[in-house]
Amino acid sequence: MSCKLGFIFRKKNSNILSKFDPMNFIVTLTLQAIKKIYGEEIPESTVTLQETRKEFDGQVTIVTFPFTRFSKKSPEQTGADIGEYLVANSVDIEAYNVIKGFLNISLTDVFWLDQLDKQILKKDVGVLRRNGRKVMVEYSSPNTNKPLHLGHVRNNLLGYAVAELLNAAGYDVVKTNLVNDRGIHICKSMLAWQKFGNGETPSSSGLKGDKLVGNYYVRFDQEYKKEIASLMEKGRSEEEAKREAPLMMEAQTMLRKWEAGDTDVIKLWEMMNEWVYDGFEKTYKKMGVNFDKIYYESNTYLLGKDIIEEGISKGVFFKKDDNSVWIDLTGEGLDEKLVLRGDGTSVYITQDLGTAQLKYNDYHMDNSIYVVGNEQDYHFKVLFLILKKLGKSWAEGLYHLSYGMVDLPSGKMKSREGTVVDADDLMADMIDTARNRTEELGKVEGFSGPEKEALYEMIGLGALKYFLLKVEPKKRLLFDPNESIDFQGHTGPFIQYTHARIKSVLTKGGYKAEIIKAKPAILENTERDLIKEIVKFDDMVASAAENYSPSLIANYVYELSKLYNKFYHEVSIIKVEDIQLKNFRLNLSAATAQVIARGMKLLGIDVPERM
RNA sequence: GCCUCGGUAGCUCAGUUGGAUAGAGCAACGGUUUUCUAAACCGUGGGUCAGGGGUUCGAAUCCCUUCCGGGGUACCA
Repeated sequence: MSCKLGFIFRKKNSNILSKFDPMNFIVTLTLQAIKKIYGEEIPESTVTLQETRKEFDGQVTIVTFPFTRFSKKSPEQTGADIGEYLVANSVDIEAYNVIKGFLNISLTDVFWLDQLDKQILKKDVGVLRRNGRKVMVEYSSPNTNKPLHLGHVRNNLLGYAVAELLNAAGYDVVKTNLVNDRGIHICKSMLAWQKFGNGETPSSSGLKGDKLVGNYYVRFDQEYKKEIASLMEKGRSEEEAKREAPLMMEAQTMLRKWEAGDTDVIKLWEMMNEWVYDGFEKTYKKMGVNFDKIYYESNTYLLGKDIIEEGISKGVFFKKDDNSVWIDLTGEGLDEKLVLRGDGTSVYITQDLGTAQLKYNDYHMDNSIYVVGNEQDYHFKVLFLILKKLGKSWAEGLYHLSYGMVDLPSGKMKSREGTVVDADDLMADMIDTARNRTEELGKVEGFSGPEKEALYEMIGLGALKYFLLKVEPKKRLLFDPNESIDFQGHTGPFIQYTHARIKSVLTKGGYKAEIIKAKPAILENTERDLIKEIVKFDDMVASAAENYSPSLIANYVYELSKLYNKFYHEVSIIKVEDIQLKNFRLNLSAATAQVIARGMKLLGIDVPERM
């Protein structure tokens, strides 16, 4: 086990300023000890601290193997030497024991109680010092031809949580969404609606706008396939049929008209996009995500040509005979890459180059995070490399937060095969499940109607969000629609339940935030374990932000909840006679609740007062 | 082919400046409630950390290699 102490994750040269490292004095003292005893000066990084494993005495362990090189003694003796020194030179360290190359040290209960006071019983847990830096997080970035699905849900939750984390870690954060609202795929739904829609609108059909438009995208594909089939019957090859199908040719005509600014096409496009935006807005709202700035590709797709010129004049790009523009990245182990078509029109990377510049001009941010699936790893590698070659100083701050696809047991989600897990449906299902479970358990006596609904939503979405966020971003995620997401064990509802449980104890115990002076003489193990965990929180926030990894927070909050439940089970809180002890335990409970709530908030998950 | 990311218990996952006997949850089995919320707690069983080699006092973790899976390698986005 031995989960490492939070601060060990910290990278050097970090931009994130933690308020303090509660264990850092141990490292300092150890360095002193080594200098004194062995006359050796060693870098801080050679002192490894880890949490003491449960089966041994102590809370913090120093690994002493590396010191034997110059101590010229056995690991046991080396540990004992240092242990003696630590106990003698710190009032906070009361004992040590040595097992092989591991020096386990016990900190005093007074120390732990101080830590609790210092770090937790204040308003701003998990809020690190402002670092004066600005970061942009782009996420979601949907196409306007179909509704959001489970893959988008992962993207949205990740992007939102990372933005929250960076904000907590001291950055100024700008959340952006780059909407892909143009192109051939959009024309397909437009055309299908025009041909087969009979004027259907969201209000006439009662359909959510994005769903309605999505239906026509599917319809296009169906009709298109029919045309292909009949052309092939007439003896065309598959490729010819695909190219010559009237629908496809019409869609391409429509795209050209759109680019030419044809009034009717633009009107249709605007109308249908509005429908989609209305739909997306509802989904985003339910999901609890939002943006500070929305970019539309219809406004940015022509950008980037200036950069192409710049690149040519700087000799970074070169032109081929057909006028197409390329960059040679073979020196970097990549390929030659097209950056502008021969006819002068943009490709994906052209507009991304332009958009990157636009974003920078707009915000002058120090860092810019793109939350985009790992299928685009190569694209972003190339994009960033090009910007660096162009000498853009800000290119160093770009980062592709690549995450794994969400797969079904049957493999990839495919809209054509109807295996897509729709975001709205999924959220609604989760809320239903929460409703059923909660009512079965009889947990909502005394709740008003709206309170119940709010609770079901909180739990259902909590389960879903936690399920998606607890997994490390870059790993692919398996989702089985037939197996509902759990509400027990390592889940969002478990953590929410723990929070509600604490709130209930606090209420029944008459807890008031002021009574913080009470302290027991001796801590129970469960109490010390809990304090130890709570004290790590700020460092966990720093690490999670640094690694763009909400899963670190998700797993931390789970660990904390488990420890609380153990504590809750093993000791009485409001029923102890000793008023001091009772108050202390209430404080500890309140502190735990505060960290749970704050940690979950960073993940975009709300926690209830009762459940 | 080449590039890239994964492979840890039956299933889903933790474990990353290399450290002790690799941990949780689910599923299975057994126990805990006249006492602060049992969506909880405690216990049992379950592992060739994909295979092999190397570096090291020490490897799930670093290096090499093989196998398996995902993704990319478009004048699509």
